Amino acid sequence: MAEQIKTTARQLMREHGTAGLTLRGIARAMDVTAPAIYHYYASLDDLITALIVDAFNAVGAAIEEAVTKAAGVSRTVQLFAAMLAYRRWALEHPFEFQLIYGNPIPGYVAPEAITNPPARRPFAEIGRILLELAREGQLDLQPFQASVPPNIAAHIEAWRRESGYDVPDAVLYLVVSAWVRIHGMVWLELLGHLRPLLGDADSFYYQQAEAFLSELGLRLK
Amino acid sequence: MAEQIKTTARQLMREHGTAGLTLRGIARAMDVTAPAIYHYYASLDDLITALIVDAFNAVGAAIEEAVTKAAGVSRTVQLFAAMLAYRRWALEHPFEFQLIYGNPIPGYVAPEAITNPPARRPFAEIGRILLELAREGQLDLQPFQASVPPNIAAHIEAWRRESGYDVPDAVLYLVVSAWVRIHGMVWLELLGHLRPLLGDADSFYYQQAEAFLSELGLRLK
DNA sequence: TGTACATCAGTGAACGCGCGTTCACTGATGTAC
DNA sequence: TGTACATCAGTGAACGCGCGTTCACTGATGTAC
Repeated sequence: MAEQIKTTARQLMREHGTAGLTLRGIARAMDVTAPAIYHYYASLDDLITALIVDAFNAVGAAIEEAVTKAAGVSRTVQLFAAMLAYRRWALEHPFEFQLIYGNPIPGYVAPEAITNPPARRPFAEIGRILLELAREGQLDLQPFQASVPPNIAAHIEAWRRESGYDVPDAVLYLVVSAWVRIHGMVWLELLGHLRPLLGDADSFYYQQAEAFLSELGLRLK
Repeated sequence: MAEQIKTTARQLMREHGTAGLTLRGIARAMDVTAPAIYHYYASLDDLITALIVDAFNAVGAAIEEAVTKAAGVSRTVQLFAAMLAYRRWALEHPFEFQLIYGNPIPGYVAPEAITNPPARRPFAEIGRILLELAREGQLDLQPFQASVPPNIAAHIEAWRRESGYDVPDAVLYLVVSAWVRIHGMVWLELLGHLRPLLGDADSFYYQQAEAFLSELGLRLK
């Protein structure tokens, strides 16, 4: 069962990190010989790719779900929920998170055609919320539009044409701004660099996320 | 020569990532047999520890040097320079950066007593600048002091007693805030996640760093 | 209902490889008399 | 100046290990007549 192989692989990563991803290790854990795996995946790299795609989709789904749950409250709360969901997923799946955002696996190169679309889901979702906020007049994109450096604006223009996504510069720029801020906290927390300094990373995270929202002129309550 | 072993190790990391760190590989690259390395390091883990300490010291030194260079200009520029130096060092030494801030190396556990002091250098330096800014009246710590969540303040209090560093809550809090923001950008840029979206990460980084300064009420010019 | 056959998940042995670490050793260098 | 010795960086063989991948195969299951 291809699905069970992936489950076992994730289990092994939980114990030995991303380096614990070995065909033989998985086979051993499944009480099966290593060649048996080849009936389901052509190679270890194929299996890794499948795990990466799953992981990207899982972050995306987690964010989308959190946003849906907050649908009744307010758009700003949706945005906040999306930011929290990113962190929560990372903390709940630390090794899958390392798999997609951490050190590259030696010798493995991701087939970007397969790997890119699911990787974009989280941004698409956050971008969508920002767009709605702007459309509803809660978020004024104007000042951010003005602060996008010209060379980046040019790149975004090219990216827009190539990718088919049609979002204003300011939205993409804000998505990336949100991402780097969220990601910095999550990554450092995940590897244990934050807790010794702060003790409680939760309230730090909330506060930082809220600070970001208020830079956008959004209020949670 | 112990120093040459480390140099070779760094060279190999540049080619094969942190996973390229193998005793035999280093020996091979040095045209020497593997056991010869044991005259200089008791084990591979010891060598890794030495590399980690070096790397932390190098980031620290890079930041301190950048700050010193900007001494004549202004404290704010010094802070800005420190943030840029972190990124520059990371981009110039991507694998050493991964070594200290990336996925843990399987099977390796850092001896924290050895590894922690150099790891603190960058924060100490940034904290020092913030303190000076506050002392000179350019930075008002009051509002930030108020925004430190109480449970974090309690933790910092304990940390202060234990570590001997005597800094106000707000300073430590701001140091960590700066760090997560810088780090998020650097890490994502390093692994190639930013460039496809933005094209030019330079101006993004400058802008974000400057935005952080202005949240502190500091102006570059 | 019973036989012949195809399918195919999984086996077991083998391939060549690289790894960290140990061990007894060699052989050049420098020091002491 | 010449000899005996100690030091010690580096060698070569070996240990036990794990890895991805290949190959011909077994043996249970299901299908067709």
